[in-house]
Amino acid sequence: MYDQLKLDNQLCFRLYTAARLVMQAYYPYFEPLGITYPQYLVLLVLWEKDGRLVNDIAHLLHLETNTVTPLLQRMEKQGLVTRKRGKEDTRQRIVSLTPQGKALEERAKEIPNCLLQKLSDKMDDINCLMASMPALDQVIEGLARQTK
Amino acid sequence: MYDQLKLDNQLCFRLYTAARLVMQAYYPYFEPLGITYPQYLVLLVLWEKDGRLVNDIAHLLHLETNTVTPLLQRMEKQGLVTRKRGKEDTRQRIVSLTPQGKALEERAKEIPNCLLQKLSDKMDDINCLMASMPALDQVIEGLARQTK
DNA sequence: TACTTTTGTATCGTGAACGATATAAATAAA
DNA sequence: TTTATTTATATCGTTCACGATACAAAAGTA
Repeated sequence: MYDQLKLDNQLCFRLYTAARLVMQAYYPYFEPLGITYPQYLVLLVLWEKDGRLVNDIAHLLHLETNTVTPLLQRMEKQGLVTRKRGKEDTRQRIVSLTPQGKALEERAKEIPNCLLQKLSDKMDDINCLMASMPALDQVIEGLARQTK
Repeated sequence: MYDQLKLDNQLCFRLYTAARLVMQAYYPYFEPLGITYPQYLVLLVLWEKDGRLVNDIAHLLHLETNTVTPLLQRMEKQGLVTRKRGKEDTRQRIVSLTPQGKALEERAKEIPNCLLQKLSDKMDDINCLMASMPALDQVIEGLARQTK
C-alpha cells in the first residue's frame, strides 16, 4: 500500500467531500425556494449584475457552456430567468432575472449565515478555511490554466 | 446586493470549483487506466483493504449506497471488481478487486505526485491547504453529523 | 463576393449524485 | 410461529458535469 494512495492523505478527496456535504447542507434552505446549488450560483452572478451572456456565466463559474445551457433552460422553465437573443449578435443569449428571480435574493440573503450557525462549534476550523481562501483561489487559477 | 451573496465571499463556491478542477486535472492520468475519479476513490479504499461491503465503501466515501451500487456495477462490467453475495448474510455484497483492479495500484501510485508537479509554482498555496486538512476534516465531520 | 475560420450556443451520450421507493433477507417482537 | 421492524442493496427519476459533436451567425481571408 503506497502512502500517497491513502484516502487519508488526499487533499482532493477532502475537497470533493466537503463540496458535496456543504451543498447538501444548503438544500434544506433551497427547497422552499425551489432551486438547486448550481442554480443558486447562477442567481448569485445575476444578482451581482443582471443581463449576462451564457459564456460569461460559464466563465465566472468555471463551467462549460454545455453544462450551463441546460441549467438555464430549466431555470427559464421555472420562471427564474429569461433567455433573449442578442440584438447585434443574434447567436448570443442574454440571460436576465425575472421578477421572481430577483425576489429570491431577499429570501436567500440569510442562508450563508444560517449555514455558519449550523457549524458554530467548528468556528475555528471555518475561520482557518476562510483564511485559506486566497490559497484555494491560487490553486483554482493554476488548475484552470492547465485546461486552457 | 448583499455582501454575503457575493460569489467572491463564498467558501463553498471555492470548494465546489476546486473539487471539480482537481478532478479534471486527474483525468489525463485516469484515461489510460480507463477509470473515473469516483471509481478511483473506490479503488483507493479497496487497495487499502480488499473485500468490503457496499455500505462500508459508501460510508468511507460519504456517499449514499444508491450512488455506490451503480458505480460498482459499472466497475464490475469493466472487470475491475467482483460483487459476490455474502455467505452468512446473503443480502450483503462483498466487493473484491480482480487481478486487473489490483494491478492498477502500481500504475496509479505516481499520479498524486504528477498532479503536485503540475502545480509546482503554487507549492506555497498547496502547503497551506495541506495544513488546513484537519480543519477540512472537522467541517466535513460537522456537516456529516447534520445529515444523520 | 465567395470561402474559411472562429465564435456562441445547443444537442447527445455517459457517468455521477441523491431523494424516493422497492425488495428481500435478517432480526426483533408478539 | 406469525408479524413487524430493521438492514443491505437495488431501481427509478431528475439534475449536474463534461467530452464530442452540431450548427448557424459573425468575422476574417482570398
